[in-house]
Amino acid sequence: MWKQIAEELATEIHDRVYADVGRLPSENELARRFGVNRHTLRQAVAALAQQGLVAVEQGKGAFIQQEMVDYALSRRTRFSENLLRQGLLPSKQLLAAREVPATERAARHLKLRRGTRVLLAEMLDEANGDPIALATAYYPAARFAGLLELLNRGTETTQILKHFGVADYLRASSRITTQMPTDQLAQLLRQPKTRPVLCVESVDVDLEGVPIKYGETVFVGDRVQLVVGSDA
Amino acid sequence: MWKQIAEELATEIHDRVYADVGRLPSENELARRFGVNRHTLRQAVAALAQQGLVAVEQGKGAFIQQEMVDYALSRRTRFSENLLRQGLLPSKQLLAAREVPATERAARHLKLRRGTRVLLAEMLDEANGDPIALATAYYPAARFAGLLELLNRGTETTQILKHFGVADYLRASSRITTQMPTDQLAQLLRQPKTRPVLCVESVDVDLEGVPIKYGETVFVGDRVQLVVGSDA
DNA sequence: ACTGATTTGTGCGTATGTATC
DNA sequence: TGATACATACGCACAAATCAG
Repeated sequence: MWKQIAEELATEIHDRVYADVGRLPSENELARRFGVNRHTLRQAVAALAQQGLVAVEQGKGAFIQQEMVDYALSRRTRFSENLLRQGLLPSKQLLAAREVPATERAARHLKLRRGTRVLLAEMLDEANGDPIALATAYYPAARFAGLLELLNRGTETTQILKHFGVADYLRASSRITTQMPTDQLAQLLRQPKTRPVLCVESVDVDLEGVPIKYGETVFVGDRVQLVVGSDA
Repeated sequence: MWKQIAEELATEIHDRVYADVGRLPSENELARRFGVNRHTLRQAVAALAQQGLVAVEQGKGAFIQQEMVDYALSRRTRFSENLLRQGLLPSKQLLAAREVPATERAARHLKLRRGTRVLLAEMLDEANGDPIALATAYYPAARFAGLLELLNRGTETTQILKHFGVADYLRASSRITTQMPTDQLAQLLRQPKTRPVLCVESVDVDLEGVPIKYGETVFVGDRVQLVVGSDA
């Protein structure tokens, strides 16, 4: 019962139903609306607080904590710029960096033969310290020998690419799908297993149009909104 | 147990792991891989067949049924063109058409005062007869008086807009999020309640940049892939 | 046209955990 | 606490369809 209510409220928060008021209706109101006892409703709200969706303050109410990150998918998609534009502090954690044979998909998008060596980098992207995405990137090993070393030292991606003679790069294409997270992924992204994630498959190319990076990024569905053509 | 296996296989199918071979590995192989009895695995596969993800044929195997629809989000986003380009037959069902006061969000995106009358049209979009999206569109009532009448007669959207002097229109912006479907929505889209949907909030403008349509579209997450910048 | 290997379909028996009364 | 019913998982065996040689 309370789980259903929590799910429904989570959906409404995600849909920004309470975005303008900034807080949930009172517990009594909500209890009446769902036709349950206030105790039952409190359990639902407690679950939301646990997930970090709301913060309850005694005598005041349950305040919406969700801060939707707008992630712009443009031809010049850059993680840090995207966040700074919204006044969010970007940070990254390098989870893995190693050389592996290319997966079928990575090879196809990088226009390599299957099994060619590629550099794999797995990063946890954060905004104000909260995880927002798990990004897996594949670079052709031949062209970017030594890239992993620089990554380990914490160098900025754009800087690293400049070091390899890539002055600028563009997003050639993005494919967007949705999935339920694996248990492990949900834990990593610090999100409930019952909420979906947004998956983006992307290909970045240099100014000559040669693919330099194939990426698979998984965004926290509840905190991220992908924006295309934000001229508005 | 078998539900977990079904979920995992569904995810893999969605991730196009078996897209090239077109069928699942044999029951014996999968049973070995998951460390379960073949009966248990068969139950998982039966669930997938129930959902329409695979079709099992005796003596042959379990064949992937998923036909991923690539839905291009470009500046000239058109439903029919999008499908025809992939050799799919587009069709639509008009579910609702009425005049209502604008919701807060519709008003904001159409640059109207809150509560202004707008025309609401709800369409079920299909590809080869299978539902792929539920599209809700809002048009300013003042500019498009009589639009609902034309919609009821089954006129093409582009044709209708031409009738109102809109020779061409462009997609100004799209915001992409993900959600779990409500029971009702899942039934309408003929998809399991356990699988997420892709939500797109869009604004179309005429050639002068004036908003003519605000749309909220919900895509079947398992059958649709949104593609941005498909130069590849 | 036949053979043997592979793959799905089916039946029966057994054991276990869970929900209900 | 025990009895009953139900769903689930395992093991084994065999039938039926398919395919390559």
